[in-house]
Amino acid sequence: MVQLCIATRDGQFVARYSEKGLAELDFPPLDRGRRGNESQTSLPGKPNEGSPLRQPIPAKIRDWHRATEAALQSILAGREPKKFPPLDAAGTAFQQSVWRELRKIPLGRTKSYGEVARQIGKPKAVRAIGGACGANPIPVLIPCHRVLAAHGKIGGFGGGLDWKRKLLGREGIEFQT
DNA sequence: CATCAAAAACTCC
DNA sequence: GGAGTTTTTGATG
Repeated sequence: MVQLCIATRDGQFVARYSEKGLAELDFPPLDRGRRGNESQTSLPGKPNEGSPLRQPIPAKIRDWHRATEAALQSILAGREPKKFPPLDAAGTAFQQSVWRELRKIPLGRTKSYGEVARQIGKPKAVRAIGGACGANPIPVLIPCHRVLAAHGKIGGFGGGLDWKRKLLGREGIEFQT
């Protein structure tokens, strides 16, 4: 499992890769009220030079990482990425089907928990859908933030509602309070 | 290991 | 406001 960082204007994300693809993506801490990063400033230049970080990054992971970084930056800027890295999100069969469904939501569009529930053939599992979304290890690329509660209500968000509001705003999506 | 109980990013009446 | 559904997770025997 390899871990790499992605610096964006919204902070530093952390991406983790398995042998099969991107496995996890973490939000940087979002402290509201303050603009931009603060103590996050890792020294630019060569990362991890001199630190006990063994095992060089395989070439294929560097490729994936480039794709991840570009895709992430695109979405944060409100543009549909042209390319995605292979995803290797681990989860139950139910969760995988939910995540598959989420990836079909185009940027700038939304879907309700109820709609997702119907589309995976379990119309009454709306509540469980919420759970699956919360378990999503790769936010942003798997657009769990594009799932709203019924009537365009914001619903909840694992990484903090501020992130959800921000992401939706970047995509030009309107929602209720 | 099999079971049970509780909680959850929901919906609908 | 409250009950109904499904899935996951952690405790219990």
